[in-house]
Parts: sequence; C-alpha cells; structure tokens
Amino acid sequence: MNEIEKLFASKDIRITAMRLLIYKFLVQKETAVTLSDIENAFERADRTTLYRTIKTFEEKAIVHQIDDGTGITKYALCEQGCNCEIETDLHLHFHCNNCNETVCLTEYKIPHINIPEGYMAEDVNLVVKGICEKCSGH
Amino acid sequence: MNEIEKLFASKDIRITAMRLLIYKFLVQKETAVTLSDIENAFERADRTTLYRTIKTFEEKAIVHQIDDGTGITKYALCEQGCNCEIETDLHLHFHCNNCNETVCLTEYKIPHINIPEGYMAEDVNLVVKGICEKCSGH
DNA sequence: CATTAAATGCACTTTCATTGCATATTATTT
DNA sequence: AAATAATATGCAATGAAAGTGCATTTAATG
Ligand SMILES: [Mn+2]
Ligand SMILES: [Mn+2]
Ligand SMILES: [Zn+2]
Ligand SMILES: [Zn+2]
Repeated sequence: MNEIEKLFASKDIRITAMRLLIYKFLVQKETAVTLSDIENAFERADRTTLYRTIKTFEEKAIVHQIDDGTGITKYALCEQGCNCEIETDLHLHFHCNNCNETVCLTEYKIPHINIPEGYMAEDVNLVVKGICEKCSGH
Repeated sequence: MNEIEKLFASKDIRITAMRLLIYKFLVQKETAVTLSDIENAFERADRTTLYRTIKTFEEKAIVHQIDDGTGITKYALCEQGCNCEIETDLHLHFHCNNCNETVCLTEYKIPHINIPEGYMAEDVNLVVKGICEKCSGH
C-alpha cells in the first residue's frame, strides 16, 4: 500500500481506481475545483461517480466544501490533520474576480467576530474577493 | 405620491402595483427572503415578474443580495442611504441553523481582514451561522 | 387622447445538484 | 480459490433555482 492507499484505508474508504485518480487530481491542483472541473478532467468517467466520490471525500474529511459566492460549490483538499468534520476549519478563502479561481488561505485564520447578545455562533464563512497574486503580477 | 412612490421616483423606478406590493412585503419582513418566499406570498403573480422586480430593486440599490451559504440567494432591504451599488455594504449576516432564517446585522461591520502580499481585496462576504436570538430564547 | 418606452405573462432553456436501480467491483468468509 | 456480502459504478431520470425571448399590457409623457 502506498501513501494514498494508507490514507484511504485509515478513513475506511475502499481503494478504487477512480478514487485514486481523483485524489491525485486534487493534489496536483493548487486551487479549489468544481464538480465540472473534475468532469472535464475525466471525460470518460460518469458524472455521478465523480459526484459521489467527492461527497465521500467530504464525509471522510479528505476535502472540504467552499462556498465562494459564485453559486457553484467548490472543493479543496483538507490540510493534513484538519478536523473539519468535527469543528470548523477556520481559514479564509479568496476568490479572484479576474481569473475566477478560488484558493484556500490556510495560514489566514478567521478572526473573532462580534455578534449581538442572544446570538450563538457555531460556524463562520469568510470569503474575500479581489485580485489574486498571479493576476496582480505578484 | 406617498413615501414609497417618492423613493421609486427618485431612483427612476416606474411605479406599478406589483412593485409597491413587493416593496411593502419586504418592509414588513424582518429577515432576508428568497425568490420562493416572494412567490409564496404572491401566488397569483408570475414568477418572472417577481424575479425581474427583485433584480430591478437590486440594481437600484433598494435591496441587496445575500449569499448565506444555503445555496439559495436571498434579498433584504438596504439601509437608508446605503451605497452598496458603489462600494460594498460591509455589515455581516447571520444565518440561524435552527429556524433557517437569515438576518442583516447592519450594526456589525466586517473587521479588517489580513490577506497575503500580492492579493488585493475588493469585496468581503462574512456569514456567521449558529442560533439566532429568537431560537436561543433571547 | 396618442405615442412611446417599459413592465408583465407565458413558454422555454440552462445549469447544477441529487436519486433509484441494475450491474460491476471490492472486501470478507468459507 | 471460490462463494458471499457489501459497496461502488453507470445510466437514466428528476428537481430546484436561475435566466431568456417574445408577444401583450400598462405606465409615463406631451
Ligand atoms: Mn479551504
Ligand atoms: Mn444585509
Ligand atoms: Zn486571479
Ligand atoms: Zn433561529
């Protein structure tokens, strides 16, 4: 068993060819992906399989879902040892208005947010939109 | 001309029966609404009209759009004198996981968010999820 | 009241998300 | 190494929300 297979086994995910391919695809991507992105990368595979694979990865905390405001849900690999199944993964996300890519800013944690008396926070979603490093000419 | 008609006139919005009704509906609501909410409130009206009315209101900065992470876009009245057409309306939004309602916390502004060198922020979306005042027993 | 521009209603389209079920593949037991 | 049980996959279909084209109606203007 290689590293990926060990990871799958440790999370009770059956090792299949498709899952290994999709996992490798996600590793090699440095931005968040949509289901369509995966679909385009694996044109011979069925959409449903890709959909259910990413959902399995999400349940098992291999990827986390990102709502960047574009209306299309995106996914990105979780950091090693992230606990987003239990408590929220509190980093922020950046969506580029130019190249339309979304990235995890895992080093940039969401600050404490004040809310009115009587309200109880359980989760926070913070998305910054603007121009990314690559598009601004770093 | 009453107050609402004056508001419409000042924003170059034609005064129609439907628009007045929808506006009054929004005023009387204290939480953000979906297009379906409006549809249910006006079952005799055509969905397209409701859709285009809310889009007109949005363009003219009568309402602003809210992405609370539920996947369904919501709308709420803008504060008087808000400039969300030009610069972003920087208050935060709260989504209750219990009653499923979303509210504008107009008094609670979005704090400054640190982002990496090379990135340029143009817009920020901040949604806190949890239990609202009413559901927690105020 | 006549003219013109915009709003409305209806039918259709698109896109993304999701499910049911038959078949294939993987893991487990004999 | 079969046989069995459990799960994954492929295909077809459905659903929800958003959006568009065009003919008809309504509102603003002189
Ligand atoms: Mn992330
Ligand atoms: Mn608001
Ligand atoms: Zn970019
Ligand atoms: Zn509530």
